[in-house]
Amino acid sequence: METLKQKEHKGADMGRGKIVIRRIDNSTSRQVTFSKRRKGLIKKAKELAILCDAEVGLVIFSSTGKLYEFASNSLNSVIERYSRSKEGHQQLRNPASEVKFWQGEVASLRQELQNLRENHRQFMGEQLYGLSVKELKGLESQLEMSLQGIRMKKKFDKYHSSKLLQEQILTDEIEDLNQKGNIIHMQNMELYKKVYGTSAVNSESRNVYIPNTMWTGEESHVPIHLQLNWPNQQT
Amino acid sequence: METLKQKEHKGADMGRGKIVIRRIDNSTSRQVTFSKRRKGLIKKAKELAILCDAEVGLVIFSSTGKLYEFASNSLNSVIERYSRSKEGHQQLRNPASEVKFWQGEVASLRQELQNLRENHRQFMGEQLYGLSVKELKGLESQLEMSLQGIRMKKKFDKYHSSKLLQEQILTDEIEDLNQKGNIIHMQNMELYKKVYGTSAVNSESRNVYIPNTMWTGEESHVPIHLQLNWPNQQT
DNA sequence: AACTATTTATAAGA
DNA sequence: TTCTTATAAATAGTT
Repeated sequence: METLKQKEHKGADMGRGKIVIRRIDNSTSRQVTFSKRRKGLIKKAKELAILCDAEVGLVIFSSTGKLYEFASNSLNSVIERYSRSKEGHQQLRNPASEVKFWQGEVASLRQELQNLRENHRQFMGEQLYGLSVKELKGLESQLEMSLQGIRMKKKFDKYHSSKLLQEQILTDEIEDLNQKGNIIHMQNMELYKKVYGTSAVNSESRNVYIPNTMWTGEESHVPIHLQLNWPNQQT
Repeated sequence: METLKQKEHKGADMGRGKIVIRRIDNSTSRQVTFSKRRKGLIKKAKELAILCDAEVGLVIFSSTGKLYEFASNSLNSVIERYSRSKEGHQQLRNPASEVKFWQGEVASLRQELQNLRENHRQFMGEQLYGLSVKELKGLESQLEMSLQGIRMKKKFDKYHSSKLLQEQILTDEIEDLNQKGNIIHMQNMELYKKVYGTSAVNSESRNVYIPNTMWTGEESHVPIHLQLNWPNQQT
């Protein structure tokens, strides 16, 4: 049992503790790790080239766009060889300006995407490290507003439903409970990950349960029931 | 585990014994080592890309000319980006195909942006018209999850990161969720009995979900039906 | 291809 | 960023 009290991170890689291979949220750690691993990766690339007499080309762009590279010979030569090996080469006219234009488009689009992604992550409740309490509050109220809108919409939809009221009420309640159970389940899973590390799904039962599937919301004509077997387990 | 300053350059490597980093003479060993290290190198490259949100491109030619490659996205994309960032390589490539390439990039980036934006709007509680109740529920769940994360973060901040305390908070949270799950579970049992009698799920119960999976992933062969009424929540 | 004894790489923490 | 240290991984030499 690896039930040792594990620190903040969790998962599996090498070092003081295990880690999961997934984007590191904390930007400082991410940068430190990037620095260390980049160095390690380049070292390994060099060794492979030398030991095995291979031609190796390696290009790394940090998330901030900084370029790092390694090549046993010249990177251009590696790229050239790659291109040739990959497909017949081409040759045509060059409207350099046109290329530049498109490149500029791409650059700005990439920037925009990155911003949106960051934003989205925060909405998803990740990537919260850099935020101040004030910003967190802002996010929170925004999310609450959103929830309100969604619930209104749901009510509206139901009002127009053709089901008999009686039946509708029962169905609604069942659905709501399923959903709540689902949410609790997911939250529990998240917490579990935070506390115990990765997805040790089948670990000996602790007092935390890991679900392995999710419930579908509704219409499934296949009955479903929530099930939790919480009670009868050692706590 | 020797923290000597022999940083730079060849020295030894890892394994049963130390080796010097120089071309391996024996061709069989060289090939075996190539195979092992190539695999390791590519794995590391992947990990770096994921962990640090970096864009990585890796090209390897074995001494016999065989090509191996890895790229976090498209290798062509990495190469183009490399060339561009290398300034001064404006027209060494095929113009027509390059323009095409960039236009393609732009198109896919735009598509991605559009999707993200749409998604984001929905998260902001707008643009809900096209959504089904099921989708609304999904959104709602996600938002609640996010809120949970944010509130958690606020709590953490409040208690000033003592790891022990934080772990305690997480543990408390888990217990809380377990308790809520218990309540739901019991309510479900009650209701289920009231509505459908003993147990057996008959074919009429089309609105009640029968679990086909289990929450805990193990034991529990006794389904439990989650059901209804959650006292303190609107909806 | 597997198996391990060792050497490295590296996650945390300072 | 760099150093230290405990551990997880990679892998050299063997079987």
